[in-house]
Amino acid sequence: MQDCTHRCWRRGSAGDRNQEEEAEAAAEAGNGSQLVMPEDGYEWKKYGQKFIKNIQKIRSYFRCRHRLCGAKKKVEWHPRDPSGALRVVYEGAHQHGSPPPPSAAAAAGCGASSNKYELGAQYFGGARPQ
DNA sequence: CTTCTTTGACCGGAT
DNA sequence: TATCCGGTCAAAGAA
Repeated sequence: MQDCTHRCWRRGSAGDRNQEEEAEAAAEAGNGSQLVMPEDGYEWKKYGQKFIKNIQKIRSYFRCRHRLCGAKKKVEWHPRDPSGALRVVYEGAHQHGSPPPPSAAAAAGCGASSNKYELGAQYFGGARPQ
């Protein structure tokens, strides 16, 4: 029923619309002040973004380019301090027999020339002995 | 034309 | 039981 729709409509996803204009110019100019996602050398596709009330943070959901690959990535950051505390959570492993593309790997380890995303602060919260 | 990003809505599980 | 949260998929628009 529309009950759920109503709730979601108000606090589901419509509440986290905070995307500014394109930072393409900034990215090309070498500006790393905007929010950038930690490039790990793999190709990811964003399939969702939600605001987690429990932690008061924005969580982005990424999936491997290949659908058969069970690799997933979750990035969560503060709505007020995107470059202040970034938490990246990796789930699963790549099975598509295609190691990190040399393009991204080279860009990430050589320089931020063709780098689509810049790496500001990488915090791994999954490093706990569960 | 193809590909990726973004937003909304729905679902399932948990309480 | 109903409600809430987190998580995922789909469609549209833009590049």
